[in-house]
Amino acid sequence: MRSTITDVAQAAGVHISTVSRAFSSPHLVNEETRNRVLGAAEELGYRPNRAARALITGKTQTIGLIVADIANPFFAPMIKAAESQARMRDYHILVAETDEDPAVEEDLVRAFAKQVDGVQLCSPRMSNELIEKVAHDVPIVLVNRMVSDLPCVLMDVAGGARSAIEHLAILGHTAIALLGGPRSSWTSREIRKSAGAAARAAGVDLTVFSPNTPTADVGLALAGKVAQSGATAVVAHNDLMAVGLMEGLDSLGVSVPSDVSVVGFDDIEMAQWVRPKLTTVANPTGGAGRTAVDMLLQLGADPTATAQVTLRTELIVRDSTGPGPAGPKGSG
Amino acid sequence: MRSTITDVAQAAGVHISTVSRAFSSPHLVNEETRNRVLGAAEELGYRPNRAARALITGKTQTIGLIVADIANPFFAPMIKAAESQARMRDYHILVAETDEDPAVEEDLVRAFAKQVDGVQLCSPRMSNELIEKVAHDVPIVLVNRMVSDLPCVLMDVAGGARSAIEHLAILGHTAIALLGGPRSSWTSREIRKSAGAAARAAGVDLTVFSPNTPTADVGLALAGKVAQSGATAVVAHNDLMAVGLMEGLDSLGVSVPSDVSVVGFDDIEMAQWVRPKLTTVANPTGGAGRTAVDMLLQLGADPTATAQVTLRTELIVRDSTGPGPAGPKGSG
DNA sequence: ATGAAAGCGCTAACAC
DNA sequence: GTGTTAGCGCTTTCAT
Repeated sequence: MRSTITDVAQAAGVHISTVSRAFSSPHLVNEETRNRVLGAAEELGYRPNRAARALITGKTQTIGLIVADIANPFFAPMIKAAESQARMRDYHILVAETDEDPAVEEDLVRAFAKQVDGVQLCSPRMSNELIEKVAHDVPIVLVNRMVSDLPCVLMDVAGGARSAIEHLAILGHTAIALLGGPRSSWTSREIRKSAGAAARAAGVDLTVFSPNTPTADVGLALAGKVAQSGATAVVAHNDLMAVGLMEGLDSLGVSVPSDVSVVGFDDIEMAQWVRPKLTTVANPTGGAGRTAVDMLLQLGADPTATAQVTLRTELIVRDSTGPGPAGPKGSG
Repeated sequence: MRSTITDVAQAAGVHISTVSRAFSSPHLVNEETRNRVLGAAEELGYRPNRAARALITGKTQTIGLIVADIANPFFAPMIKAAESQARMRDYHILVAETDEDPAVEEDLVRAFAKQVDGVQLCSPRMSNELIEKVAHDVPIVLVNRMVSDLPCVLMDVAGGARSAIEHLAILGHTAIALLGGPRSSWTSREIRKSAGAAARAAGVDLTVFSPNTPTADVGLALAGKVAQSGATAVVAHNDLMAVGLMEGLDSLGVSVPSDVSVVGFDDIEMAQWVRPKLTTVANPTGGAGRTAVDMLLQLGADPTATAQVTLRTELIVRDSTGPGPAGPKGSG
């Protein structure tokens, strides 16, 4: 603990309210006085105590960020972008992780409610009802989850799934496997729905393996089933699973992409360093983090300003996808 | 904002001080009264306002975590572990990143000073003098940096570097290259010193390429120099560089490990999914995060309880290292 | 065991 | 333009 507003007031020979104004409403104070105050503050290394300020303004200048797993390469860039955006606006970020546990999630939102100006809730696992309920306690922006008319930031995974299926269909694949994600994941359901529709439209077979914990190890373990299924192409819920799957297929003597093509989701950094380089649907996780923070701050200014934003995804074709058994469409 | 201590007091028919005691010093209040208070609190969804509490106790129940890059696969597990450890102790984590900028670093520590009970400063880039100075404003635990007698959590990278060099020497390599890290990195200096000593002791040549920004792209770009240097083995400052380097070597037609062996540092998740799987010195990043939080909390209880802890590293031999040009020592 | 009262550091009317 | 005052929600003496 260092100097308080009183110390600065004394040093500058003014009342504490003048010091307060010099910081929070500079235009209300004489320029000369202001400079004197700011000088004294500088000298003393004074910084307004945010807790004290929050107590009276009701604004903490802090945003809560709740994710399932901080170290997950999907979430990490989102946290990074959110922090950066928040800091630009003189906001701080309180992070916490839930380990995918809905109860922890709920508890965290409640615990954060009084300490933050808003909560960015990423890929929540709670029920819609519960989300709507906790949204009364504190402004919430959902990421990767759509709930009635709560503000949310979505990524167009449906479009991504369609692109992936179409890409594979054009390459001549007619039997595709889908490695789904967790049961309670909104994203996972979106991907399944959209991939199913796209497969039907393209006239290709789609076998779904679901639900799964979307880790590389699980992807690896699924290689056998995939190989047996007769599918010549696979779309995985995320890059981690895809990477694991490729490793598993390799150890089964199935080569990617000549025997089986693999498409992931997310475009995590690893995707470009594994071999073959992974074809994947890039998710704008950084953009989502930034957007969510902006929406939260806007919500602070105008609590009715709810919105649902969908960010574009993009299929990035690398080396893990290739022609199907009969060659690309139109080639024969 | 929801119910306050006053609401609970009214509902329970007691004075607010009794409510306060029921939460923070339960033994001071009659069991029956306490149950009534707790019941009312539960009913109203009351949670003590931490800002108000902090204002009077001076304890925020929050720890500040400052890293260069939140999404870096080296730091992410550290943040994860710290958050988890903190939450167990009913503490929260405020994260911020510096982009390796010492000025941002200093500013963040100062900004956090009044809002947190302590700061975990990871791989700081500030000067020793500055670190010692800001340490007066707020309790600090350093990670990956040793400064006089400030509390710090280190990893035995020196031992790791020695193991790496010895491993390569035993495999028969006599010309080794070292890809150093950033100039201001304590870890980088430690590795260089120790690798140098180990190389001398083993009677092998060590060529140092330094300083470098430790990214995969830089590793990739360095492949040419490494190939020209005549080294048959490389130790990289971290796994990211090592992975990039392997890719670069591959595109130069240099194969790993038959032509050149590669060792990384950190053991990030990617290390086991690239091919060849990366031999690397595992750094206990999670353990460091946990330890740092514990030290910080202990510092809160006893401000004189400074300590310097060094965590063990471990060489993990995978597939990126193999025999040198003359075969392993003792084989010929 | 509980209530009363002071006050943490700050902001926001309200005076002048 | 600046000082005065009240009070945010809570903890902590001090009484009782």
